[in-house]
Amino acid sequence: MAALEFQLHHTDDKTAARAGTITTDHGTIETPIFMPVGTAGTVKAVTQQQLVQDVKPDIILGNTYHLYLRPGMEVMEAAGGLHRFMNWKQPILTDSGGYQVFSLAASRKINEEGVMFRSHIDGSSHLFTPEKVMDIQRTIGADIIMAFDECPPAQAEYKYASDSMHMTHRWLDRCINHLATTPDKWGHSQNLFPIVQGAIHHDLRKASCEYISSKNAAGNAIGGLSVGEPEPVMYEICQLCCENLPVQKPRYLMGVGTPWNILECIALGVDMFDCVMPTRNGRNAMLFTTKGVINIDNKKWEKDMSPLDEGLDCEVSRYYSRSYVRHLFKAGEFLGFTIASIQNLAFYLWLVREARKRILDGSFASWKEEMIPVLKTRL
RNA sequence: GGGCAGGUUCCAGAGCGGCCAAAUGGGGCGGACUGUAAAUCCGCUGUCUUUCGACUUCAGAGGUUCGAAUCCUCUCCUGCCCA
Repeated sequence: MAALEFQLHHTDDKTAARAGTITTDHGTIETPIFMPVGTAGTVKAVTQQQLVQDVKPDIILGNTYHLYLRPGMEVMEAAGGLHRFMNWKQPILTDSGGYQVFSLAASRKINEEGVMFRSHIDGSSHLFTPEKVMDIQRTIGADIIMAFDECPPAQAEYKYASDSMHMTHRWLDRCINHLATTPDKWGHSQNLFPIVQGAIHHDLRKASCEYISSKNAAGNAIGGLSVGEPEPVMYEICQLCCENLPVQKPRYLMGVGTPWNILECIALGVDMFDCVMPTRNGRNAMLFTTKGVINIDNKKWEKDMSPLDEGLDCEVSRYYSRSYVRHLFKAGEFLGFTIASIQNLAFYLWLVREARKRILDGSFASWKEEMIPVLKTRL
C-alpha cells in the first residue's frame, strides 16, 4: 500500500505539454490521460470487459453523490468497495459530488456546514459535509478521491465567486483533517486531490492555486471550467492555473471536454481529463473519429458501408459500418449506444495516447495544429 | 345482390359549416449536449416567399352556402355483416 506517485518524463519545449506516469496501488496511469466517466458504477452502455478489450483506459471515474444514493453505502460495504462491486481492477477516481452542487442547483441549499441535497431519485433530503463526503469516498474506495467543493456557474459575479472559493478552501481543510483521522478501508491507498476554484477571475484563481498548492497534495484539480464560459476564457483560466500549480504533481482539468479542448489543454500543461461527452453524445448519435465528427443519424450515412473509423486500432471501430450503426440508432437498438460509446471512448484514448507519443518524440506542437481542424470537421 | 361502417397531409388518427394547411402520436430531416437528474432535449416536416402573405390540399365529380375536410347527390374504392 503506497501513496500515489507522479513521475514527470518529459515536457514539450514548444508548449507546456507533459508526459508522465502516475503510480497507484491498482496500477499505473500514463499521462496525459482521458478518464471515462462511470458515474453510477458503470461507464454507460459499455461492459467492463469491453472497456478492457476495446477502450483500454488506465482509469475510470465514479461519483460519490450517485453511488451514495444508489446502491447506497451498505451495499458498497458489503461488496468491499467499488473496485470489487463492479469488478474493475484498475484505478478509479471518484468525484465528490461537488459538480452536483452545480448541476442540481434547483434542489440544494449551501451553507458553511455543507450542502443539503434533495435526491433526484426520490426527493429525500441528505446533508453532504466535507467529512461525510470523505467517509463515503472511503467506503467507495477509489484510488483518487476529490475534495468536496462548490462549483459555481461561469456567470457568478466576483463577490459570490470569492466567497464560494474561500468556503471551498475551508472545506478542503476539513476534508484533509477528516481524512487524516480515518484509515484506508480496503487495503490500498486513497489520495485526495484538492480543487482550484475562483470562476473566471484571475486574482481569485491565482489565490486559489496558491492555497491549494500549499497543501502539497498528491495531485491537483482545476474545477469550475466548461460551465458556460466562452472557450477562449476557459483556455486563459486553464493556463493561469497550470502556471500556478506545482510542476511535480499531476494536474487534472475536471469535466473537459471536446477533443480539441483536450489538445489545447494538454498544451497548457494538463495531465488528466474526464468528460461525459464521448459517452453521452455517443448515445445521442454523435461519433468522434480520427477524421472528424459524424452525426450518425444523418441520412448521408444510410448506405455508407465503410467502417466507423479506420484510423483507430479498435476492433469495434473497424468491424461495424456507418450504415449499420445508423440503422441501429434509427431502430432504437441498444447495440447502437454500445458501439457509439466504445468508438468515442476508443477515440478519446487514442487522442491522448497519440499526444503522449508526440510529446515524447518532440512533434506535439505541430501535430496539435494539424489535428485541431480535423477534429472540428463535420463529416 | 342487400345492410352497416368508412375513405383526412409519409403512416396511424382527430376534426364534423368560419378560430383548418388541418390536433395528437409515429416516422422523416436538422441541431444541442463538457467533474452524467440525459437511450435526453429543442426546432422543422403541403408549395412559393426573408417576413407579411399568396397559392394548392382532406377518394372523385357535381351541388347548397357569403363561406365546405365538415351539409346534399351520384360515382369509385375499403372493411364487417346478411344472402
